[in-house]
Amino acid sequence: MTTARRPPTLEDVAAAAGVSRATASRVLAGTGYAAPVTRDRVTAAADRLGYVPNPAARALVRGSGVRLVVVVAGADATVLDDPYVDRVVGAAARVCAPYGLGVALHWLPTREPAGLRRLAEDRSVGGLVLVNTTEAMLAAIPRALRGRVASIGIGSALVPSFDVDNGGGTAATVRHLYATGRRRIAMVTGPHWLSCAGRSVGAYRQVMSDAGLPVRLVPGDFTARRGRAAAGEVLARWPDTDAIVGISDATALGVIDRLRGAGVGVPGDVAVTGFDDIPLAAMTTPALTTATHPVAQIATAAATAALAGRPAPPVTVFPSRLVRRASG
Amino acid sequence: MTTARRPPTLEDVAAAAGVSRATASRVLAGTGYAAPVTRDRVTAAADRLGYVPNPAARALVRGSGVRLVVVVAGADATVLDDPYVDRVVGAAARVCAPYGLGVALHWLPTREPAGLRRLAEDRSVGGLVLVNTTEAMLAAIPRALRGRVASIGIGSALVPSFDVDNGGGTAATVRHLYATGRRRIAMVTGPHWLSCAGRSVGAYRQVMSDAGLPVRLVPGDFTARRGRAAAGEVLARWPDTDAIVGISDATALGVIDRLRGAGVGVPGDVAVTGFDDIPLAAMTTPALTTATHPVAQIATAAATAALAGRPAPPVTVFPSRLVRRASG
DNA sequence: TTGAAAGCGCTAACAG
DNA sequence: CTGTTAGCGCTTTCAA
Repeated sequence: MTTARRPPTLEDVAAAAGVSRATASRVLAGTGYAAPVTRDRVTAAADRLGYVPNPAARALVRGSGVRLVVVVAGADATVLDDPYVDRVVGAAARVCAPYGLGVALHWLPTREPAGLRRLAEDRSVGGLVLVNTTEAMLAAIPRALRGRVASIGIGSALVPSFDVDNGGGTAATVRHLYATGRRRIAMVTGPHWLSCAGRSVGAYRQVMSDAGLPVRLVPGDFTARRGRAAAGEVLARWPDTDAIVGISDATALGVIDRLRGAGVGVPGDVAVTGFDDIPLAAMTTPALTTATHPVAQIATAAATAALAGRPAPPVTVFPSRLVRRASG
Repeated sequence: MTTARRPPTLEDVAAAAGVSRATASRVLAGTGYAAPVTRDRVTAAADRLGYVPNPAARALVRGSGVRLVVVVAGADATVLDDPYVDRVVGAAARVCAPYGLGVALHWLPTREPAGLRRLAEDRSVGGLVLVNTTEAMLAAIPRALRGRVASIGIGSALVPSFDVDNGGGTAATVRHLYATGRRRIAMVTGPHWLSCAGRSVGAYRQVMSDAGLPVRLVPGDFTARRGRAAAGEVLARWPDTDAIVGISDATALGVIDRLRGAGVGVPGDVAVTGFDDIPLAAMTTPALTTATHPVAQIATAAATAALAGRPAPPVTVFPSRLVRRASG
């Protein structure tokens, strides 16, 4: 039985290849000159020894950081409970793995965006991905982080933005409802402080006003629970409503549940639409009409940008496609 | 405008407090002796300077690693697409954050569990959380990792196991179906190579045999898609089936969808149950009867154990509770 | 094209 | 109780 050897270091590889540590480093890090022969010898040695570089050491000397922090703004820590956050973190973790990096998840109290400073001071932070971004957060980004921050939501001159075209998706949805004969269309919105959700509301307003129809808005918060309550309010305030646009699929599902409880037929009496196209949207009864939201794609792009270091395009918009199903 | 000062290091704090770096380290790392006065001076200085320790440097000198790797075994990389994986990663990321650590996500080909070695060689890996664990993986764990690995699924003498009591949850579900008059109960299972899914099947078999009822098994894979197809097979092979137990909620939803397509009433003609109690289970029509699966709790416990370093209890089972709703 | 040497920021003996 | 002294594993000038 072989003695429990410690994992090989660059030193070991260098020795095995008969070169200096510096040379081995150049070859393996792919930086700087190296004679082809040397290069081969080093690579071979590394391979034979099963050498795996230590990202911590590398990060230390380069000051490049060793983890990507996903920062979610919200009133309280329960914002982290949203499955959406898990999807972002999961995608980010996949991006990080090959770099030898990891992902951490932090809640940032909406009221104290300055908490970002602490993260910026942490030399182990290689990049930041902002979720539920607000103007205040953008303003609080220390310039030291320039080029290592990406936002899923609104951005700024210093922070590239990655987001779904929820305005387009919502517009398509509302137009579809109009095209299928609905005229008294209400909407359950997202939290008012979230600008990106505002784009959906804006699109709804626009389409409605273009069609000369009245605007009917009820505040929501992306959850099914709130969707249920909101549906009740819609029913109470505008009993003749014939369609409800949900800001999210969860919202829509809550709406449908409440409607059903009230004996209202979906889509017979009231059409209901969502936004996100979660996997289960196709499985519910009635199957949900909704618009796509490529969360994993967006998170992957944002994480990649935050890690890249070089400037990304200021705004990247991912298209949202209407998915017609049975609910509306 | 202040010049862009670099983040303060331990050296700065020590200087500001008028002590040596070693002393400052002892105080801030909370290890070793320190006079109360000194302690206060150091803490104050650190606070004033906004000192944040560099986890990378700390990990380097301690050899403790800087990230927790979630390893998911599967035939191909698409296993990472399961929302379940995102939930595990999200929970792990929350556990890691306060330690200054991050989470990375890796796919491990089922056929080459030896890939774990590479991860073990990586000094930046602080711990491993295994998902979809197989016996082969357990056997491939290098002893160097002892105490820094946790498994969500089956475990071994060296690897503590964290899992839901899916046997108990499934048994409760099947008994419930029996109690409500169902007698020809089929089950859509998980992949055969996954031992933990086997516990559910075992429980089903047990209850059925105790009741003197015939066993009707169709293989599945946790997905709704496969659930749909499986439901078709059940209908074809045993047309008199009056209940179908799904290995997961997604499976059950697929089953229901297929049944509905075939004009079979749920739960009128056939009762359908799931497992997981995903948030949407309460929102579907009919609302899904299922058993709870505290994924976040389990992942949190596993991640904590993998990071703790000290031995954890070999097996931790999280209870699964039957949730009676409309589908069965 | 390569090697020697100097750290990155921190902790851990070991003296004092 | 505190300071001194060595590094952890890697990259990066600077000479050779």
